[in-house]
Amino acid sequence: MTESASQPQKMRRKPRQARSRERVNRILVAAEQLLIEGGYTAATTNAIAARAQVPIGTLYQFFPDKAAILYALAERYGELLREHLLTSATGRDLPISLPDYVEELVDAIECFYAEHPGYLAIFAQAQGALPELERMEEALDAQLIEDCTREHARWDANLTESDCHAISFVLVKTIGTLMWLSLGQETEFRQRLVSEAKRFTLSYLQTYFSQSSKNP
Amino acid sequence: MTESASQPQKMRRKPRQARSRERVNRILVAAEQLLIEGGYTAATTNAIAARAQVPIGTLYQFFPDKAAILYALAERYGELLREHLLTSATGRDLPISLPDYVEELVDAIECFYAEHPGYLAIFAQAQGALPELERMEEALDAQLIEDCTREHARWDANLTESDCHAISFVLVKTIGTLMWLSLGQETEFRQRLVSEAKRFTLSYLQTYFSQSSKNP
DNA sequence: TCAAAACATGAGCAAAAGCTCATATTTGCA
DNA sequence: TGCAAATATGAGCTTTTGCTCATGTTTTGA
Repeated sequence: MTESASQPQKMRRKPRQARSRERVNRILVAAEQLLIEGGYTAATTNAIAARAQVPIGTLYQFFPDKAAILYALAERYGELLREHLLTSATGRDLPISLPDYVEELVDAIECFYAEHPGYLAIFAQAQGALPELERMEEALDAQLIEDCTREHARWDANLTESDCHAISFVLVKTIGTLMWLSLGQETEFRQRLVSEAKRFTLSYLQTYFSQSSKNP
Repeated sequence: MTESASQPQKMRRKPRQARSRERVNRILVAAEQLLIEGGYTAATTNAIAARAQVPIGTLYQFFPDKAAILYALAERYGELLREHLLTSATGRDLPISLPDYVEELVDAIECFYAEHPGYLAIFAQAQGALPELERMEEALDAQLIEDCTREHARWDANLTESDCHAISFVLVKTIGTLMWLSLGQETEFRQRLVSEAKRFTLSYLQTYFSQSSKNP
């Protein structure tokens, strides 16, 4: 027990050896899969351990309780999402046109959910039951919204802070939801949803940044 | 056992007397509240019965199992939502301008979620665990989308069926999500989200029905 | 090389969940 | 009013869940 903070205890024992780290990883992957397949109720600790091919005792060497597994998952994917978005759709140096930005943003989000389908499932299950998880989601959203806001300032610095906040909130939530839902659809309709997301994102943003984007 | 169909058994015994119907209603209300407050795990059958001030045995007189309570809730609110939307934002006889339509549509959805906050919570909890519930959600969405599509034909009959489907899908899902999320926000930001939803919806629809709406 | 420290294991415990059923109460009808 | 059919009740059974801990195995470092 080196930590004595009052934060949610993330790990009982930190994995030092490669084998342990691999095992922790398998546990998280198994938890995500079960969460996707059968929701929170199906993701029992015994089922997670079995799927990860790890004895239940080992699972509890790393995680103090079931909630900690979800916390770890959420944190991991939260960081991953932010990194993913920062490297692909935002944070570049050159200016970019609004349509190009929208294109890249939606593609980046779509790509992330395709690779990590459990991401929204985790937070969907949190609904009231895991308050700490809800705080994590809020914190992550706040970061994403801030990242977005920084990007928006490129086209029109006249927006108030609360304008930027509202715009980013709407984008993060609507694109995220649609791309998540698209995962369950057939390929053709799924691609259609991606292009619809681009269309509504662009039209919505254009109501705020009407004629500042320049196309060659 | 009068029914022998293979559908999910909705009720073990149909409530004939007023007292029974009142009790069934209390059970559903209690289930919804618990679902909102603490998610699926908190909505145990014993907790539902206790909250409804009904002995656990009585609960099982009406519902064959826990899932049936969720099915009943979903069906009830599904019908209610459709009715709500048909009477307020759609299905009128006179033509209406696009901005007016958007205004009414978003207000209607916002109003519905404010009155029935558990509606989306039910389906969020279904995630894989209750496959029958997912089928119900799809069926309801299909109806809503059809209702929307009928309305869209008023402004431009040139759209293909798959266009209409995609548009309706996007609207139903994005507005629904935004309004649901707005419930947890503070009053000021919540109103902002309502107005953003209108702006968002109008700009999106205008990309399809660009100059057909006439304002005086 | 060998003891001590670190790590792994899974049978099984305590708590909680879903649900039943024997018994008590109310209702409908003569 | 009396009796059978319908309905109400909640103690408690069964199963499942989260989790522990006594015992066995591997790694470390002198």
